[in-house]
Amino acid sequence: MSLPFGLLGLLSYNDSTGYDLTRMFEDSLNNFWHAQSSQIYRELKRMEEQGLVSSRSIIQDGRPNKRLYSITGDGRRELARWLGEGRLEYENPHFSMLMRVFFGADAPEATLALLKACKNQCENIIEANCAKNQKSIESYSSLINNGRERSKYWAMTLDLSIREAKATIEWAESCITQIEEEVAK
Amino acid sequence: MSLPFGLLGLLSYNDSTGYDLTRMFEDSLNNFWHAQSSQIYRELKRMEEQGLVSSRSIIQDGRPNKRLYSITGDGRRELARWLGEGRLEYENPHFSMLMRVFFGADAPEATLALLKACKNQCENIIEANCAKNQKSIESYSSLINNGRERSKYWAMTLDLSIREAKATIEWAESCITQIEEEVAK
DNA sequence: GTTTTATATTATACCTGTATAATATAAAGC
DNA sequence: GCTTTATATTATACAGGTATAATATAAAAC
Repeated sequence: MSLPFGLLGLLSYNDSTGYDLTRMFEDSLNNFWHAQSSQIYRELKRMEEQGLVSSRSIIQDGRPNKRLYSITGDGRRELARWLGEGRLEYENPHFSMLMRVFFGADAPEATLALLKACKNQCENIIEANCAKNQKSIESYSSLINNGRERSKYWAMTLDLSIREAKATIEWAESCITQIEEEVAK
Repeated sequence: MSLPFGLLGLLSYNDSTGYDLTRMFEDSLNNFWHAQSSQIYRELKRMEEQGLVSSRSIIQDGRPNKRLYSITGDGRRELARWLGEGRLEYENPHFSMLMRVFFGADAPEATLALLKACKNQCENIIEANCAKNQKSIESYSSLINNGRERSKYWAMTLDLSIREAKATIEWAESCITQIEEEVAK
């Protein structure tokens, strides 16, 4: 499971609250790993029990108090160990759109609508999401330690999302053509 | 969740046992949806409670008895309803390889190894897995009702897996080049 | 003025996915 | 002859992901 390493990684840049981490996730890692705030808070507690992070409570005026998390020495070592592994994990596929396509022969019109929606969504991903991320990368690279170097790796993850979206668009177009020909008969 | 629809879809072709369904999943849907047998047996029970499938016990000699599942009228209607929706579900991304790449700046050599393994795995997917599936498609299209038409949709799902694998290979190559240039400095 | 948004966390329950062990026997491979 | 593979299901526990509600206030938007 990668969530704790995502949190350790972000905490290695800056001390953060659960709330900060939730937003940082949304701005950066979200393209390839989604985590809800409830999951992040739960994981931070677990990691504190394991000594990977420590926290202190900060009393605020007017706003709810916050709990600021820091990565510990053990946490940094664990992050470095995980990174150093260079291991490719097997990921079980879960892509429910293809379940619909697989059984789509009995509902060609609905499948066409699905494929068009899919194409559309991929176009949105490329346009909106990636523009947003490009911007995040810029602000990020100036804010953190060794940001220029690190941001190149961030950009690589973005690049795969874009390439996948492009491949999916081409695929959807080819399916749409096939089904339309079939329906026309 | 798509698992019950995968099971309903397969049961709409043929009555099957949990064991049959597990193998059919591995041969076909597995490219985009992985399900373990323990999950399939559990889901079948749930679906029977909901009246989507029915089952009868078949007493066998020498082998353990088996429970043969059939899709009910309600099950067929539910499958048709789901197919007719033509709805694109949002899928939360979980791709842990990219988590390692994201934080990879501190371990460029390990990241190179990771990317090479990734490229390799994609090549294997294209070669081995897809040859296997092409074969499955052929045998499948002759066995089931309206198989020639249905198998086209199966092939579409395979096509996306191949396109994604190709895009990922190209991506990995471009990342490898970038990092090697960096390391050489 | 009132509503919405942002800040910040805790609690809880459920659903899905994973892992594994137990059971039993025939057929195929070595 | 012995081991592995295939057949077939049940039981159980845990880990991870989702969903949502409760709480509280300042600042911004309308």
